[in-house]
Formats: sequence, structure tokens, C-alpha cells
Amino acid sequence: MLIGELSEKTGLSRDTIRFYEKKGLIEMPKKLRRENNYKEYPETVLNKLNLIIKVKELGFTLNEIDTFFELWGDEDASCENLVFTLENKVNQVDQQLGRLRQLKERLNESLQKCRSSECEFEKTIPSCICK
Amino acid sequence: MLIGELSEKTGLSRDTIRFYEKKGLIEMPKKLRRENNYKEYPETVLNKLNLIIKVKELGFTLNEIDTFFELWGDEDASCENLVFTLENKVNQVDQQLGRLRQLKERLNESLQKCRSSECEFEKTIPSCICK
DNA sequence: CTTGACAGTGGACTATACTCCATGGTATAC
DNA sequence: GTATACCATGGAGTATAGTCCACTGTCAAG
Repeated sequence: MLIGELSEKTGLSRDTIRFYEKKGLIEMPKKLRRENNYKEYPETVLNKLNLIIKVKELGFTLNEIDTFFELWGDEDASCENLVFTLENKVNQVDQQLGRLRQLKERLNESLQKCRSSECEFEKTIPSCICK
Repeated sequence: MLIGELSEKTGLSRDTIRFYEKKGLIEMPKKLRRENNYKEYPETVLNKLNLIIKVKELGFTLNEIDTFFELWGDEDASCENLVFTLENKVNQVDQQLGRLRQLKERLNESLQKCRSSECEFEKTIPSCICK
């Protein structure tokens, strides 16, 4: 199929598909062209793009997805590698959650100070933030 | 003081200070120069940079900080505006927390499938992610 | 034939927060 | 004088994930 059809089937823009191709996430051998040099995208590329979409939804970056494919994009792919990859991402998310919780605490501390009239401005600098 | 001293006192690089100045976060009137055209940064700029550092630690972007200063960078500044600003940021953080929690759930769902041997590869596509 | 849509390629742009590079001037120590 | 560090300015580069622009070619419909 041509890129327009692929775009429609995946919901990705043509530019996005070209971007992924340029980035190496999908591969098109030179011979997969029509006579007018238009690219004939095979079903495998459609499948791969759908996978990219799903994996991106799970919070993976394009670079991570690239590494992802290297790890288990072969015929020998197994769920062991995948478990490892997913566990790593869960860890990342946990760390982010931790950081956000801390940030929220700090914000609430400053808020408390502000609300309790302890806050004052010294030379446009609010004490609830700087002390 | 010169930019090197300011850099040392704030922990920010010279380039970062110049970047903030270019971005308008700190202001240097043209007349605050030495005879050799070197900039003479007053104490107020040091104070402001320290505030920027603190506010960035609270999760605000530089653009947000810019708006921040407009709201309560005047002599009439009060904690009312500040409370509003901080509450908004807490809300943002809460939303991010929500998104991350959902993401974690989805990851754990895929992980569960993977671990339970329900997972299989169809044409390099793992079913735990695509089904 | 003309027009409009589609396809291809390469490059620039967007947003964010810096960081690096190039060039030229200033000041100090050897 | 030389070397080194500091200062100034402007512009490019980095990372990420696209998006837009310019140009050329192809194809189908009017």
C-alpha cells in the first residue's frame, strides 16, 4: 500500500511515518517501489507501526522503542526480554511518581506558609519560597 | 559584581545567566556597565536569580516564571497571587500523578500477561502489548 | 491542457533549557 | 610580548517528536 493508505490505517500522519522511517524505526528496502518510484509499504510495516503506537502509549520514547526492536525484533523473540523491558519502565514510572510526590510536598509546604500569613515580600522576594 | 562572581554565587553558569537575561527573566539597564563595557550586576539580580532557582525547583518552567514575575514582581505584590499560582502548580502535579498512575497500571497489565504465558509473538508482535 | 491530490526528498521550524562556538576586546601575570 | 582567563555579542547545536516548507514528479479528473 501507499503511504496515504498506511497513514489512514494507522492514524499517523504521512510526515510522522516518514519521520519514523528516517529514524530507522521502520525499514523499506529500495526494491519495494512501484514503477513510478512510489513506496509500496508491506503489511509488516503496518503491523510494526501499530506496535509502535501501542508501545508509545506505554510510555516508551522512540529511542527506547528502537532499542526495544533490537532486543526482540528477531525470530527468536521471547517474552523474557519483554518482561525485563516492561519492568524497567515500571521502575522509571515509579521514580517519576516519587519525584512528583516530593514536589507536591514542597509546593504544599510553601502554600501552607503563604496561607498562614507567615509570608512576606522582601524586595519582591516572597519568604514562603526562599526560606 | 561581574558575571563570573554572579555565576559563582548562584551556581548557575555564565551562559545560563546570559540566557536568562536574553529571555527577559533578569534585566540589566544599559547604564549598569563598567568603563570597559563589562556588566555590573546589582544585588537585586542576584536575589532574583536565587528566586528563579527556587521556583524552578518547585517545578515551574521558565515561561511560567516569567509570567510569575509579571503577576507579583511589583511593589504591590501580595501572597494572594502567589497562593493562586502555587495551587495551580499543585493541580498540574496532581494531573501528572494521575497520568503516571494510569500508565503504571497499563504496564502492569501487560506485564501480567507476559508472565502468565499468555504472551506470544505473532510476526515479531507480542500479544501482551497488542491485545 | 489545467488543476488538484498524491508521492518523493531535503531542510527548516517549533517548543524547552541550556551549551558550545566564533570573534573580538580587556586585564593580569610571567 | 605572550599566555591565560575573563568579558561581550550573536549564532549554532543538543535532545525529543514531530510539523511545515520548497521543490519536483506522477496521476486522475474536468
